[in-house]
Amino acid sequence: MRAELREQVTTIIASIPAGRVTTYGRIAKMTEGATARSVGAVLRTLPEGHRLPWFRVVAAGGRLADHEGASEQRRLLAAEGVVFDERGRIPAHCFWPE
DNA sequence: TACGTGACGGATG
DNA sequence: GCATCCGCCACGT
Repeated sequence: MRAELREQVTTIIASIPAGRVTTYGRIAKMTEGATARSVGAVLRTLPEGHRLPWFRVVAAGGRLADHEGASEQRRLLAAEGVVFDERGRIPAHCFWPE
């Protein structure tokens, strides 16, 4: 079940369009069986050679999760055209699915 | 097998 | 709006 769950999570993340983001909570809902924390656990344990756009996964409210690669994540998102407001949050119209 | 940890989220004060 | 607290459950040791 957990292998299947990770597959669902990775599939969902792989289908996020460039320039858009989604949240841990949304992914958890889509998989129906995962929690936001478990989605984070999956992302943390991705194999090295993965091609997943992990940086398109953000915390609730359009904030960046507090983790080691957060600054890089912000840079990668900005490179894709994702905008941040003055408080460092991503506006709702950048979310996926809309 | 059991237990502690944590890339979260929602409720509460 | 910010600071805490607590529930959630997959992971790694």
